[in-house]
Amino acid sequence: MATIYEVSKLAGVSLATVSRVMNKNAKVSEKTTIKVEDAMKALAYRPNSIAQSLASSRSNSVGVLVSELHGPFFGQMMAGIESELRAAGKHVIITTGHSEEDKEKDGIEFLFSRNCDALIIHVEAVSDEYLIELCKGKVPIYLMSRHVDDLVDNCISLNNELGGYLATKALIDLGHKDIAYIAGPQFKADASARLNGHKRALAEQNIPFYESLLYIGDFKETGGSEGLKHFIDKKVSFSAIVCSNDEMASGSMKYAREHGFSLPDDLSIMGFDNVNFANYLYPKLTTIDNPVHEMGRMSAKLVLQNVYKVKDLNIQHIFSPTLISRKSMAKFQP
Amino acid sequence: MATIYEVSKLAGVSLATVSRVMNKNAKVSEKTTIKVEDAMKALAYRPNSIAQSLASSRSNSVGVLVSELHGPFFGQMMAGIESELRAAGKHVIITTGHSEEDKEKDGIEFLFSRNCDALIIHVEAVSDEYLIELCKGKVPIYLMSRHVDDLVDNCISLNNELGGYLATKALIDLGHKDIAYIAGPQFKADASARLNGHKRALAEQNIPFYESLLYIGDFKETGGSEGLKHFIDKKVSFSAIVCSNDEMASGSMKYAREHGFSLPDDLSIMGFDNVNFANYLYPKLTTIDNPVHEMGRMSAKLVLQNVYKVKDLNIQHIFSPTLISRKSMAKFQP
DNA sequence: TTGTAGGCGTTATCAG
DNA sequence: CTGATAACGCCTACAA
Repeated sequence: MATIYEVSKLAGVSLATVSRVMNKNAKVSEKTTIKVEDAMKALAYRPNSIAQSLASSRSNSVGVLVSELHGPFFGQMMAGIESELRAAGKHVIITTGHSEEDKEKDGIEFLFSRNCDALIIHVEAVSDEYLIELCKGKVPIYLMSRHVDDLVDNCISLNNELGGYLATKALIDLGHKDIAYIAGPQFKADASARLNGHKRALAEQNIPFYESLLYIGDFKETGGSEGLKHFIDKKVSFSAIVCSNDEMASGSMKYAREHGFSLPDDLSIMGFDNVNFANYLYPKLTTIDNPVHEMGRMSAKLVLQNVYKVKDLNIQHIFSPTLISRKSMAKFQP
Repeated sequence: MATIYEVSKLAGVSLATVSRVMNKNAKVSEKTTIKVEDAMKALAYRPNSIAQSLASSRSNSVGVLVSELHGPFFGQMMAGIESELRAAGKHVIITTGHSEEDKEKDGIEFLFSRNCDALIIHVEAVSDEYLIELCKGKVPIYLMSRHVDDLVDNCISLNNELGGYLATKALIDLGHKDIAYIAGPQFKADASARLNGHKRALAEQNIPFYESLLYIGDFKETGGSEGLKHFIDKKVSFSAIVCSNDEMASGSMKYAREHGFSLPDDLSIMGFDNVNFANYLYPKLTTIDNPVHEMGRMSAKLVLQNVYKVKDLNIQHIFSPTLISRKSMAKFQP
């Protein structure tokens, strides 16, 4: 591989000049520019990005930490991040945290050790305090799908409260009043915000909120089936159920079908997230769209703007969920 | 950030010695080892991986090219690769090729420019010849889920023919004889191998293969629905259908249900790949497991062995698919 | 076993 | 506008 030195020799100029034409950051006469460019072509010169990094203390890489590499949610997110960054010539180092505190911290450490220029992280287990401390460090950190009050400028998040509101509102609009709710683990900010939205929608229509119609699930399929079972066992009456993510909705659907419900007539089911398989469920799941892909792109833009000084990027920190109407809900019939 | 130089001063030894205890590649007396380690701790020293790379011409990074970042298939694959490599302290740079020749080549170029020690690529659009040429270069290349005869040692692939065989065999075992087949694009080696397996299973039981029971789809949901429509329109008779991937199986299921079939009694459906949503379909899809996660791990091991000289790794180049029985098939009833 | 010194390929600061 | 030259932080013969 040719080096900058050989290029300079062939072009009859100094190292510095070659560097200048590469980086276009200083005036070089047109004549020498051409000489240098010819020499680069002749030698099929490719800059060594590692040497560049060492000299400039810029790795042009951004670290990404997600909970899992598989799963529809993170796939969309990474796709958004990668496409945006790659287009800017930056590369992405991806690793996982598995939603466990130790592993998340470990992953962040790992990315630090790789000299990333910035980190985009989606963490669930780690505390707000830890993150606040983390952001005081030298490497800029951006939080995906998490809102920390003291760190608003570094956050890209979804208005989960609004999502929760929309979900329940859609059911109310169909005439439902007895609406069961399967929430996610309440220590997760997303989960509790969604529940708050649910309560607001009820309150707005003067429908009381009953604890007996609330079940705290685990955001997994089993949480959905167990939740529905719980309500049935308790003999509470309800005509609709909102599950605070699609996984749980699928669990509820399965359980409902196995126990003789005809969907959606006997029971209306609402999901949340609009993951890929929501469209494959039967009946197709009505849900709340979580624009993770867009949010991924946005986090990348945030990095581009703040770290790589790209101008004129339109930054948006908070995203709004939208209702995706499909086939899993029916009008309330007394 | 402390450098090796400061560590050496504090420990009262030379640079070289510090380097040696870091890399454990030369004898250092226990006494000095301890001195150095203490100094490293005291200074919270972290080696600068970029400087290491420049000096050793090893980046400890491996480039991964997949078609898409989202989608169940690639998620599993990347998860396998990343976990294995991360455990070995290597990191993964991921980019995408979108199944288009130009973009795939571009992605590979991009990874080269990042000084990866090796590449693991899943390419679909690029030719065998191109790959053969590519493998002559300096950077070792490994192919995921693709078999090129001249490159066997660099390939990790699935025995697709066997998968196709197993799929059809399972249906035959249930008494079916008129088995329709929706294949994938035949320029894809996977797709044609699967079809060959189908034919072998038929031949083995002296069941003739009819062109009228073959439809070439696109490996997407629409291919499945269009395929089924095609067979129905042609008024050929069949009691079962094998779709050469799960996407198409879901399309067929949807179309079948919308056209009055009761599943699985009126029509048995078989998929291929066992992607995540296969389990969410209704009825749950019987399919052929494609162990992508394991294959991902294996490709990482291959890199570990060949590039990073890790010993005693059990390398397996060809993986066998297995039948996953669920609820989408029924016994043939005349 | 330990130290010395010359790179690795660029960038960036000064002069000129 | 251009050219020397000193970093950047570490690895690795070669010596001692």
